[in-house]
Amino acid sequence: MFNEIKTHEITVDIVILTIKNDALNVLLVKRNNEPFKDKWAIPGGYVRMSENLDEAAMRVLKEKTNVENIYLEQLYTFGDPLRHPVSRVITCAYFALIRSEDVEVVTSDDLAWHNVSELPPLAFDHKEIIEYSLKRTRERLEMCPVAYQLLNEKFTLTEMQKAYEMIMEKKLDKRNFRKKVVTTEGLRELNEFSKSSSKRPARLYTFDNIKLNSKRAHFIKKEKQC
Amino acid sequence: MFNEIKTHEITVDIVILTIKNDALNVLLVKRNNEPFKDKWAIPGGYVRMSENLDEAAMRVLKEKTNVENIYLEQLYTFGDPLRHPVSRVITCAYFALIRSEDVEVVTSDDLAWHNVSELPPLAFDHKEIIEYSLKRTRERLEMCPVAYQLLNEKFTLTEMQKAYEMIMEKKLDKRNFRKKVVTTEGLRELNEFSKSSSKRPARLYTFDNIKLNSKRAHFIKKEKQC
DNA sequence: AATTAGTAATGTTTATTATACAATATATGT
DNA sequence: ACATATATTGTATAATAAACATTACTAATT
Repeated sequence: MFNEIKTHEITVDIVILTIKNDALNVLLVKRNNEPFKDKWAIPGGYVRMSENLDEAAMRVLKEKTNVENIYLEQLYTFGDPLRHPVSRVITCAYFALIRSEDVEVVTSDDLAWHNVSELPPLAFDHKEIIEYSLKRTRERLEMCPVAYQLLNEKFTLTEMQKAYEMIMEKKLDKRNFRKKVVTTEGLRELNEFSKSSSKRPARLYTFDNIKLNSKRAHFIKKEKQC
Repeated sequence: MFNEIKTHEITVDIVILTIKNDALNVLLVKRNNEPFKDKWAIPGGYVRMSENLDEAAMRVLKEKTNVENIYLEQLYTFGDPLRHPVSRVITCAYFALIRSEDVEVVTSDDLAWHNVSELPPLAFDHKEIIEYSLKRTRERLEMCPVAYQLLNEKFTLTEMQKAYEMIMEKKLDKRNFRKKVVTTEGLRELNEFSKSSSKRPARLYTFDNIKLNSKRAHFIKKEKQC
């Protein structure tokens, strides 16, 4: 019984989300060991004795993407005895939202972004973990504009709306979206305009430093679900 | 390094909430071993190899209260290296809402209900865990009438309002509360009345079986916070 | 210089929901 | 019958959400 307790292993796994190619993407690594050799998985690692769970998650995140100081939130702890086919591994899952302009990921055959709606077969219960992270991201967006964590520092309202639509998986009305967005605390209008498009340039906006967990207008209408 | 990993221990700890004496109460056990001998703690136990985290939490809950099939939700996983003064124990915290009429707790010097606003000194980080469970309960209440999990099977609207006020820690308007409550899916008016009071009896209501996570009107106005 | 094309920007009306607020009804005990 | 304590009910106003189409601007083309 005592030995039994001692054989649990605990890991952190991180769903790292960003916007790329007009879609939500998740960073996956290809496993080069059994079990699930050659299957894709979300990045993870063992929790070290000296670090807490947040620190372990941040360490793994930095190892993979070289970013720090981004939105990182504990998601859920998955502990099914059969989730790992060999040993008993309990994983504390996190999810991170990062700006594609901040990422320094050297992608390769073993590390790549995948569109969340076109996922390859995944190791362990990682499909479930990713799906839950998308649900949680939607819930967060209902409360506050976390989407700005995915947008570049300067962005147009159209880009912002697209990010919302991607996450919420529904179309939003442009006028109502803009009406709401301008009442959002922290959003600042810049005297700069987008250049890339060959059509009418759009005004750029930025978010002033928002303390997450600070008072915020809630944003996209909450689904009436429980 | 490999040994290091193997020395984590993982437990579940459960914040068990109920309404007693017109207040929210949490079930605490007095520790009879070091560390924190003679301090109060929330019930918990090691996760067994054969069970998942939910099952471990349900087992601990049943051991302490002899109730099953109640509202039980994973809260958060606490893994600070210093939360346990001796070894490295990561705990997956749950919270449970139970009806006082369903409880069969034999309270004693070592097992007792405590008003959440008058907590004794607690072992480990259990104070933080309880506070977080109260926050989560409020969040749940903003989405759906989980408070009925705390109410007896048949209850008056006044009792329901008091439960809400206790959890939300604010006064609610009686007329607005009732207007809202009657639009709540699942609430059923009974042709029975309370007897205990020596004044005008109040109509009793009940909740028809609600699937949690089913479609529900959200209920108490969400605080505009993030 | 005028035209075209593509995206950006904007306002009003209606419906729904939330809030504020006080008088009447009913059972019990005296 | 009267006093008392609690239960029950409605309306007016404010705030928020939702539905909906046209004009403005710039760059590229002719």
